Amino acid sequence: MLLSKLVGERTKTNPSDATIPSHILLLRAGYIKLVSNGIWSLSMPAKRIARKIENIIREEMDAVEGQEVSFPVVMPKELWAESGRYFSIGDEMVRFKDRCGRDMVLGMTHEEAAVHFARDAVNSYQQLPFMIYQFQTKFRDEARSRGGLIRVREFTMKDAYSFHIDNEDLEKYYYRVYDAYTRIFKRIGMKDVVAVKSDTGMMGGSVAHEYMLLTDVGEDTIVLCSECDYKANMEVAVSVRDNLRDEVSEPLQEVFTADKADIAAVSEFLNVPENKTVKAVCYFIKGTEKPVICFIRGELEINESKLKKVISAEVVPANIKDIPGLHAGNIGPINLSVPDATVVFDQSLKGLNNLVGGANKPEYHIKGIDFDRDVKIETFYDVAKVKEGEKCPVCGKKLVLRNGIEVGNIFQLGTKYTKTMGMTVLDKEGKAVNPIMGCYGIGIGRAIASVAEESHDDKGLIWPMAIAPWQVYLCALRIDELAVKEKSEELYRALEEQGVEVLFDDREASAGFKFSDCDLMGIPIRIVISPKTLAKGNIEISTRDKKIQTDVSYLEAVHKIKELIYQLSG
RNA sequence: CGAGGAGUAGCGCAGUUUGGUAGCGCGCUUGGUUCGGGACCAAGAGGCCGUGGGUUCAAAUCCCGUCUCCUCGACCA
Repeated sequence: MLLSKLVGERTKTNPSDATIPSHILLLRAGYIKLVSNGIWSLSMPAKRIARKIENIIREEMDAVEGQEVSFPVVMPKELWAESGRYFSIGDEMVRFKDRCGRDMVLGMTHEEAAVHFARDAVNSYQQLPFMIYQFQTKFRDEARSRGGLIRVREFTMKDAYSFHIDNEDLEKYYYRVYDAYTRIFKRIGMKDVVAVKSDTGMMGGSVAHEYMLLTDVGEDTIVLCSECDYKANMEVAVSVRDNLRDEVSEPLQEVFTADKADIAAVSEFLNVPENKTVKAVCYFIKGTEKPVICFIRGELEINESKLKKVISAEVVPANIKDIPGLHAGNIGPINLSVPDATVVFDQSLKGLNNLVGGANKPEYHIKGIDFDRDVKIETFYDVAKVKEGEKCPVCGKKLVLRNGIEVGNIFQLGTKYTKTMGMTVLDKEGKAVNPIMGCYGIGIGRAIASVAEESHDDKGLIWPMAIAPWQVYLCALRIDELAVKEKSEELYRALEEQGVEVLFDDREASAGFKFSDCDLMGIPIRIVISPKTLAKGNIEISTRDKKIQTDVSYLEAVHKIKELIYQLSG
């Protein structure tokens, strides 16, 4: 490719509305252009990166017997009504009518299409298991897209769906894909990816993992053990906390605390540590006036994902003034009287004594609360957010928190879709059963941005060889000189004939100008041909961190470059 | 959806307080001089100042509406 002809705007200055490195650099280097909120065009080099990532994924999917297919982006309402998701999914699904007035949707994922595709063709257990996958555009009308390609509304995704006769078979296959995913991210060149247990969310199903690229700009929080292999998404992470029960329980005592309403103020006022207090956090069950009151140790916070699971309902934060019987800042487990409320106690309170909590009347708290003696509840639930420094549930060592970008996910789906959509096969006994599904996704654009996020320096992007848009940047300095022009064109042809991907900078521009573009675009190998190299009879080959002068003929140079590409490919 | 910020040339910005011929840097075109880390000189091209309405002799500037983008939050199969 001739750089002089490449369409894509590179800029010297940072775009004003980008804040994270991948967004800034992809824009500055001319890889992407915004069309509308969360909707992007890709330039040729970005498309080349996408294609390389897709090819790596394709190889790995084929290696686990995947069959590449293609489902439509636009689907009729009926298909999504079958699974029920036409009704359960909110505004993030785009709905519209076609010219005949039929209700249509834009696919945001393709479970329905996959089941629709397979259910008539497959009717015997002998045809199981199988996996079908595609690369397809998804549209999710996110309330807020952000961060360039990190979170968008329209994107290409590899999504895969596997079908199994029983859980055991799914489990076996699931871990084959698990390994395939590990290989994919490694091959793409992402260094800091971990697979963590995750919430199955609205997808239904039991087991799920997210592949997280650990980076500060990540939107998700991941809990990792500093010593052992424990890792989990914050939504499902658990921890072990120190037992804070004192030997002697003091008697209950009401104390005047005036307007001290939050834990920090009360704990300071009464001179007790925050972890010797109990606080209440209030919610409503979504769409209702039914209050949910959670009691938790003062220094901890509620993990709403866990809470939703415990009470099997969505919750929204409540304004305490809207709940009769509650006094904001003075809610406590003793003398609590709120009709129709769901009350949840976090396990951090179990067996504790000598706690300070609200007295359920204004301006008073109660000291000396002993949960065993005074509250006497049977069941404690885990609804607390894990905090940095708490202990690992597996090995007891310290937990650390990191941010991450979700670059892939795998789910054991169960029979949610085969059941609702009426897909059955006959098993060995001739009985009709619903196949069990797994699904597996990787977003291509997000993968590009994630690598960019992880792999750049102050000059620009640094693509791993495996996905670089071109392997080599051939820079002809003083191309107005005939010798340079001839020799660089000769080398360009020689490299391309040998299958080396070359971006040939044939522009008449100064050295610094061209080098800057090379660095900005992040092409891994740079070759310079100039009057200087010609005079010495050598060529200059360099990577971002080292420069090699070779004293060789062009034919040998091609060989040398291919060798370097091979090395850098790992 | 809530809070904040911003829309002026392809990119980055000034001009808006106090209404009076629309500017600067980069990039682009032409010519010349340079030439290994974003060169220099000269001459050019390029903008209904997001958009609709209003006030005014006169609006980028004042008033009202509206759209879009960014950040934080809510949300996130």
